[in-house]
Amino acid sequence: MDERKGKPSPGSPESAVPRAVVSRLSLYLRELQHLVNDGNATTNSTQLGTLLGFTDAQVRKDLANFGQFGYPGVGYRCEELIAAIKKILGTDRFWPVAMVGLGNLGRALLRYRGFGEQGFRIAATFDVDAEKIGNTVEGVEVFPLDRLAEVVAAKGIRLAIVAVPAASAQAVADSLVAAGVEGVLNFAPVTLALPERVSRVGVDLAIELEQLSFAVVNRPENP
Amino acid sequence: MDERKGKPSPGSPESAVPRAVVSRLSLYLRELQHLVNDGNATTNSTQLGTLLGFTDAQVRKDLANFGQFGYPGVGYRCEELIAAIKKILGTDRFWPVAMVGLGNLGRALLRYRGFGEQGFRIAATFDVDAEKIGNTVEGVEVFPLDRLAEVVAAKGIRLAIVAVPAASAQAVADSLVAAGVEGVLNFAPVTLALPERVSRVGVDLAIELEQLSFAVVNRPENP
DNA sequence: TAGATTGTTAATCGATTAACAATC
DNA sequence: TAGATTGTTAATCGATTAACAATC
Repeated sequence: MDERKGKPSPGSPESAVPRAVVSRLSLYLRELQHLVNDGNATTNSTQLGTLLGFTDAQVRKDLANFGQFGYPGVGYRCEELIAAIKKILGTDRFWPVAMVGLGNLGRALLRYRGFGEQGFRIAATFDVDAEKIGNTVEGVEVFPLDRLAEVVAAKGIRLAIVAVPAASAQAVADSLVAAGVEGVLNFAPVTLALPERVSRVGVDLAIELEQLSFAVVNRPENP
Repeated sequence: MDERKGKPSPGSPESAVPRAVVSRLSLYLRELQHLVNDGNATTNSTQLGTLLGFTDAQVRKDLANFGQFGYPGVGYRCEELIAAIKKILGTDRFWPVAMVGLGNLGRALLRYRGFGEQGFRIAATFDVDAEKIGNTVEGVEVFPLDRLAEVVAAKGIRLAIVAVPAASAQAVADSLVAAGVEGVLNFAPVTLALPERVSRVGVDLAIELEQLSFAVVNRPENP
């Protein structure tokens, strides 16, 4: 496989790729995977842009942040670009993930197949409910919260999902940080205060619907 | 209640409030609700900004898109600002929502209490599984997909949640559009093609984890 | 009044788009 | 070669921040 040219290594001085770019990178990856499934060997910035609603210039510019992946006159080889983006995103390996909270949402996420397809595996779950502790859900063991640090260390876990009620989310997050977790995906409807060295992504399901209702109510022709 | 000054009505010519602003508006609302729960009657742009990691100027600027809600020298009255933001977001009313797909995720979302707290109620669910159709889940009736248009009209549904497998998401979305739905919250890992008049919000759970793994791998000091 | 904080204008910063020489 | 498409530079556009007069 032909190694293409790279950029100033991302862990260096002025890296700082905008958040929005990284988020589009994931969309490119998803689209490329669909294209491969549909039997396409190559694509180009215009096609990718059209599929996602971006300009072709934006697609090229985004990728240019990380190196040179295309072939002038040809476009991008799908498999090759997939591999490159996975490497950039860090999903060219498997990530064991901790799941805290086994309510409805936690259990649903535990069963979600999409994580595995993209390089994540829920390696341990944690709950406070004595009924659940010690059991196995979907083949994954349920631990008490006070074994967090121990299990995180033993399993090499660096990422965690928080799916507990709002009232306990900050306390859980504090424990995760203390246990050495480096990134938290939070589904509780609160803004978690985390040290700067810990990455944070929040998904608030009600807020997503609010964005829709805003859009519907404020539709250009819709007083 | 003291009616404060408004802006060029949002359904007018040059409105076009940036998407990012609306998303922060939801965060302000959430934070204000927490502040009220903690017994605060007023807040100010510095406090809101600090809680959410924004500058005070940004908080004021965002709100200024929609009118004048503050009191110089005082700040913002929480309850009043909450009411104002809800009105802007359109959640000063109740939205009946359709839920399509009753797999793990669909059922978990059906049980999620956060929707109700913010003005949404899942009023009908749809699935293809004959086993499920006709039943009631969490007090909500399960209909076959071919009754979409009928039920959507009968219940005055304008928003829908798609929680079906990727392979069927576009077909479901097409049916929703045909049924007259105006906004779609999509959990399937595909980019839905929708007519411009229909609003679209996508949540891809694996992508959220990818954003975390990128952040962890590309941490300034972390080669 | 003095102190605090708003809404808004101007200045800065960053991101998107357009254009095009270089390349296959 | 002619045609297509990249990577990149320059131009445009939009969003964030700083600063401050107006207000309570």
